[in-house]
Amino acid sequence: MAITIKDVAKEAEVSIATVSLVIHNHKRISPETKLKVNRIIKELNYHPSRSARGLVFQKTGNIGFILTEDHFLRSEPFYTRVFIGTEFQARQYEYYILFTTISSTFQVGDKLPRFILERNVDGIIIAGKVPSAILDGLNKYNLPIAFADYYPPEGNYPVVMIDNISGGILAVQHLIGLKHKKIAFIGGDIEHPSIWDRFQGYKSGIEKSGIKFNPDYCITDTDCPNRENGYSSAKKLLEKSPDITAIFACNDAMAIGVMQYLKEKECSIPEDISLIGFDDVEADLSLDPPLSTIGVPKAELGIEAMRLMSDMLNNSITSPKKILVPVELVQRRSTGPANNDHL
Amino acid sequence: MAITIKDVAKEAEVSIATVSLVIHNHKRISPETKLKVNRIIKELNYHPSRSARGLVFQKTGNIGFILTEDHFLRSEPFYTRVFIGTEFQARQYEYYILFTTISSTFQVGDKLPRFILERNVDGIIIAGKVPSAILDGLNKYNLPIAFADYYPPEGNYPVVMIDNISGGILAVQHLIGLKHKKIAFIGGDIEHPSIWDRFQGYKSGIEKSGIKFNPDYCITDTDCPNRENGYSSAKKLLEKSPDITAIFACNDAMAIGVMQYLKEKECSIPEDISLIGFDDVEADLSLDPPLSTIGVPKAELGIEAMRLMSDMLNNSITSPKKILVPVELVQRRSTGPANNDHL
DNA sequence: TAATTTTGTTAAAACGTTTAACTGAGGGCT
DNA sequence: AGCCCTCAGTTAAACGTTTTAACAAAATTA
Repeated sequence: MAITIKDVAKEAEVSIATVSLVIHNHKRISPETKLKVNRIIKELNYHPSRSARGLVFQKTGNIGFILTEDHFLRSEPFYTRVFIGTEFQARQYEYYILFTTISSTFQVGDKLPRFILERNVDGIIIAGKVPSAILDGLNKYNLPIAFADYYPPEGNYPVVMIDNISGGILAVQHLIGLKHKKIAFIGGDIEHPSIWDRFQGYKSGIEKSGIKFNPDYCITDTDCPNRENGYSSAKKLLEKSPDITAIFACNDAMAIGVMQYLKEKECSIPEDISLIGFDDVEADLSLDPPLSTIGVPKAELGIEAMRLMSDMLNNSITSPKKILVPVELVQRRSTGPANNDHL
Repeated sequence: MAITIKDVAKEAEVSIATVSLVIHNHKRISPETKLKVNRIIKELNYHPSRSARGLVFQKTGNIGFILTEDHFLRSEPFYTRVFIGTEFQARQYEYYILFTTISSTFQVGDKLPRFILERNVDGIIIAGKVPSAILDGLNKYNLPIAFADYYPPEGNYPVVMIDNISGGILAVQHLIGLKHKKIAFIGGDIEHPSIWDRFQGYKSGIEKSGIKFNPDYCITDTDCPNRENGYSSAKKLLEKSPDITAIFACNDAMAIGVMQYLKEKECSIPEDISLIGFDDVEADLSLDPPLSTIGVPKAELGIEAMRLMSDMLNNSITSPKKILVPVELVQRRSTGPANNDHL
């Protein structure tokens, strides 16, 4: 049905070997033949079949992209953006992405993604936290693996991370620049490396400015860092420390919950309390007031991960690189000058 | 490197043909052989290679998913959700999705997605409006094509659409149920089939209730139906018809713009004016008040498109089906009882 | 002119799988 | 015994491509 190398060969009155050599720009092909064959190729609109090439080269031209189900299904499209970045960069490198999810309760012995078993990928990009059991499974296939926004506790892999510590520092420095001194931190899932780092950034940011760290200003737990948790944490915080003038929430989802609580308490933002989040999600703009936050380049995470992958595949195998993608302050209207001076 | 059928054959002391026949559950294999081979397969963790199978069957096990760049890049992840649905359903059918974007200014003669040229897909799903030039290109490859949320003006394809007309009716009936009588419609890109249908639903909804259609209550143009357009359309509307008590915006993006304008005018929602959108985007929940809207099952669009594709591939080729996925009223706090009765 | 090198092309094997056609062994029938 | 089945498994060709070794012809050298 489809045009094959045979059709081209017949039409150009040469062997299929010659056609193949022309395609690969082999030196020992006469200019006339090259011209003629190339003409026919264009005429017939011939393109070599992926499957056939895959067989010969033992390369598929595909990269597997793995996400856990709960990351995939959650409404905020953070990892979708990462995927978008990966896909974009893959296209530049002439790769295709095969996407799949795995259960977040993956156990040793569970079935690996089909694209691995069928050898349908040349490498794997993993975005977000995954159960370590899957890594044991993957390692048997010694495919190159790169991580985005997660760093497995064991093993030494190339990885792309958000510069969470700098982000934390940036957030509190912004608040300090507005003369805030009593700055609170709210964070769920505090043991997650990214959130932990934001917390570290918070601490180091305030201490750098000579403000003493006050544990009463910090509400942290290991629950999911979502809106509900933000709401209840804000409640706890204000009951314990009603004197704070600014809140840094570990992500925007929690910040939105905080905002909801503050509104109900008729506490106006930013006049009474300034609020800053982290992530720069879509919803921030629709809030009233729009939420100041730390913007993270989500697509960039995916792009860089794919770059790392490409490096590995063209085995310019240096040691596994770690890349930190920079964050930026996104100043909107939920942060303003402190009014604690006159107290 | 990887385990092949040969390794299994050698280990089981049979020919590779036998192994293959065991895998395909061929009748003429003795139970003992079947058992033995299956044991070895499990032992070696053998899985047939996609590439090799693809060559033989002339099937890749991949489906191409095409989106225009601007649909892909826009911040509201509508089509991303459609993709998610497709991917989910594809996994059920043991397909993989190859994703790509095309330029929204695709011209006849432009290069088609690589997965088509390289015959790396068995079928194509197209989401959202695409330039018709690409269809001319695609048709040469006679691959099965299914559409989601767009219906090309020419040709007869299986397609999945949102039930926009019912959605429009649903929205105005909700408002009418709240005793509203002066109900406005705001819509950009009014010639887009989906938006046009919502407008038709609006008209038929109010006329069904015996309310006369009033063109002064309708602000429509062909600009992009986004927040800015919503803002300016709301302005136009209220300058022309300040007596309206409810607004149905053709989508949530415009509704958010409308809300912004109303707030600036110190017009309270829903006490002074009720507002309902269409789409149920993420941001709706973060608005103050949260936006009532018509919810559309985005993933469902993708799921159904993949179902159609699967039907075509297993050539249970009935005539090209059209599927309408149902919408639902999502009642939040931006709509309330009309207070026009006492005027 | 003969020997050698260079140049351009091709035949054939290989990649991993499927499957139609085939082979032999063991019955069961005349 | 001779014939024909059936059963269980194998051989070999095919899918579309790449690539190496082989080859023929042309060009160069001696």
